[in-house]
Amino acid sequence: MTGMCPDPIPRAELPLAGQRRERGDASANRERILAAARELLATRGAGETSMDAVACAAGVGKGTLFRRFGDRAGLTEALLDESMRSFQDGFLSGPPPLGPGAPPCERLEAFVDGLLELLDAQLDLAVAADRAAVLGSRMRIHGALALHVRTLLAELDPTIDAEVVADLLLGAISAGVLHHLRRERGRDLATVRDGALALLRGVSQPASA
Amino acid sequence: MTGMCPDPIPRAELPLAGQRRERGDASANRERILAAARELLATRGAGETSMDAVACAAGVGKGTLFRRFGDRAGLTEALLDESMRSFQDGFLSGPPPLGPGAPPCERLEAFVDGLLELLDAQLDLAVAADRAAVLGSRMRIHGALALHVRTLLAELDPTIDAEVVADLLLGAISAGVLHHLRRERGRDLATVRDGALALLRGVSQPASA
DNA sequence: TAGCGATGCGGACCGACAGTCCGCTTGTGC
DNA sequence: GCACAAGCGGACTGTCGGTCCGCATCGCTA
Repeated sequence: MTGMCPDPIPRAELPLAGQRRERGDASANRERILAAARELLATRGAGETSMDAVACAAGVGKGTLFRRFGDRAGLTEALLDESMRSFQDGFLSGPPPLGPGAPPCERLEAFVDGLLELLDAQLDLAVAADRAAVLGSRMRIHGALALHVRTLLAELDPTIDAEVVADLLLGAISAGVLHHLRRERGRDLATVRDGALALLRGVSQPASA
Repeated sequence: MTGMCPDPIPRAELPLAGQRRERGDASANRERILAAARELLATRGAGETSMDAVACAAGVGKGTLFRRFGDRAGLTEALLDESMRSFQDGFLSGPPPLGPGAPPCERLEAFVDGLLELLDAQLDLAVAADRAAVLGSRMRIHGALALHVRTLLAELDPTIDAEVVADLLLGAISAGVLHHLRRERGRDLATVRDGALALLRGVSQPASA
């Protein structure tokens, strides 16, 4: 079932599709931009980092920045891409309990655990990506995650509406909520995880009714 | 327990505190601004409505707009205020099952139900308010809701971390998620409510372990 | 009713920022 | 070494949130 989508997260980059090859200086610049953006995003906060600042810190012109990544959302997306892809590899084809092989219930718990860790490790970035992703577009990453959760939920309990519950669950485990709990409430990650797993109980233990 | 906070949502307005009284023209303008904002927000979408447009549509200058509401977040907050206050009255002192008197489990379900309806009835506005509320500030409304959920959860199951779970739950039942499910996925409100209640099962039925 | 201070108004103005454009530079294949 | 495409940079534009301050209006008092 999960095999049906070998790469549900397409490359997070611009039209570049189907061209000769990337020029040497171009790829160097891309790295510089990504590094600078990551740095700025971590240092200052999310909404405190302008595209100008990124370009400047990377030592390139704004034209280069926008040529590469299209817009703000494209940039943050590209930044998340690497870790997201490896997480995706993990739940699509890695070892259990995250990957195939374990029962859906355990896979779901491992997924929640992994996602929380992923978000927490780059919270500001994740928040920025969330805010930049305009409603109704740029849902590539969310889509891949939701598809997986939906699949597991459906296996777990065919009576619930897996699509709806998957989106609700991902809403609970979102960058914004995690940011609030960690940075403003000062809770530690394990506490949040316990809470999330408690929430999961409702759907992972097929209705006792 | 709920009696300890007769009005956890303070007036959503500016310093105006402790002054003679509001001048007649001022209050008329305030109404005009709120009406215009509500109208524009419903017609065009969330992020498609500039403050200039609101001022213009209301037939007042920008100065008047900002004097009243401080900033964009203040305006959306004021718009949500009325319905939020009545919802709050409902769960603080209204009739069961939403108000005091019913068992926590049922109150929680009624709360989820009511909140979903409230958000759905003014989705664009709620989304706008969410986006405008900068991280770490303007959490007045969220705070009041979270406090209530936290209280109910604590009564329901003292072993869980009520604060964390309350925030997770409110993250799941947020304007953004609801907007996605309703407008992009086309699910109807009842379906979403069923999903939310399914999610609730995990915490409303004290651990079977 | 006239006068007068306080309250509120309006819209010109400002700074910041996302995103575009185009002439120039530089890398690459021949 | 040449030619040309690919890529670069940063000036430029349009928009928007928010501020400021001189002027109008309100409503109280006499």
